[in-house]
Amino acid sequence: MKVSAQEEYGLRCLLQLAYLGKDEFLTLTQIAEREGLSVANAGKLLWILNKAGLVTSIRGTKGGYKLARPATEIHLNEIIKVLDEDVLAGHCKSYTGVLDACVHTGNCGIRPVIVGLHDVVQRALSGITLAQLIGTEANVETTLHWIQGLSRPPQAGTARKKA
Amino acid sequence: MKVSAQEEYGLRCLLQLAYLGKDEFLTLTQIAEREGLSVANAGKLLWILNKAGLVTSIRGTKGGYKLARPATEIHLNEIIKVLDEDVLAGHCKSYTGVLDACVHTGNCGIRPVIVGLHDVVQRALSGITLAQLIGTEANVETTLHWIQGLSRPPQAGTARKKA
DNA sequence: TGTAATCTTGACTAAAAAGTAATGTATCGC
DNA sequence: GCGATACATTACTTTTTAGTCAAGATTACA
Repeated sequence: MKVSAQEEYGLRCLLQLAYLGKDEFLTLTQIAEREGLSVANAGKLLWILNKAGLVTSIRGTKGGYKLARPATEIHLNEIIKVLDEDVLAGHCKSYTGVLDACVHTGNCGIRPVIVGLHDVVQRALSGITLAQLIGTEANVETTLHWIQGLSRPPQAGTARKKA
Repeated sequence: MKVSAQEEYGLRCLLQLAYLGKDEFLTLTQIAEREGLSVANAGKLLWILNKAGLVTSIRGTKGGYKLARPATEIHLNEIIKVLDEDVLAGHCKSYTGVLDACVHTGNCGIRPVIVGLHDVVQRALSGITLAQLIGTEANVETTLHWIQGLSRPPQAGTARKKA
């Protein structure tokens, strides 16, 4: 259960665009530089994001990328879904061992876990917008108040004034 | 954000062992057959699980594997952690782009999301034991009542007698 | 004691994901 | 129009993950 490179970097590129003012753009080169990526790699990521309608691109001199919608209206679940190619749909089709279909097809004890887990993650991500990730790490942490209360705040329960 | 092959198959092998009665064993060949895996692949997975202390092995004729503890005392978060090699710890170290360290080291807007997400998943998994995954898919689904209420039951909110 | 069954382990191979390169297309400014 | 700049797209290479193979070690039982 890990966040893939594509998810991580794609999200980071979007966040760079979220920092822009209205009518501002960033070129691929600028995005790549700010995220420590190669221009080629950033290009591929932005292409995916563009195809999915999350960013708008302008070609030619003076061109660049910006968000297709305000950062307050882009939720992380949508972003992850795009960068992930709907992983849940392919799960049972992928993990078939040496056979053509999973032996548990139709009656699988762990499928409810996979589905439920995916749902939990989606739910947490759908409560967060790109706009909420702008700012310092400490501020973002506070803003998220630990993802809709699904996760505990660091101090709850063990809170002490000075430890 | 996807469940890897190692997590999926490892969990499935453990679940096979959870079905055993006391003092029963399964050989690699049996496990492989029941899960549609090659014997070699099952061997590697069980080796990992054995190293981690989740299963006990007996060598020689009449040998095989069984759970090291009762299925009621093995929680999924422990299993996933073993099959995953603690993915959270390596996250920021892995995704550094073309640089030696992530440009956001020390102040990262998305790190709280990664950490929070991991925590949400861990929390959901820690509420489920192997024993709860025994039975038909429908029964398991009911038993989990959608992972500690973190996820909605299928009928809640839209429930109707006949639709 | 010997042999067949079974787990153990590390090296090897194959498949998938990640990342790069190269070629093409659009736009701007002269 | 022409060249410079920047996005678009596909093919290719590298790296990581997944999976296989083969030789070794342990045990039961005749």
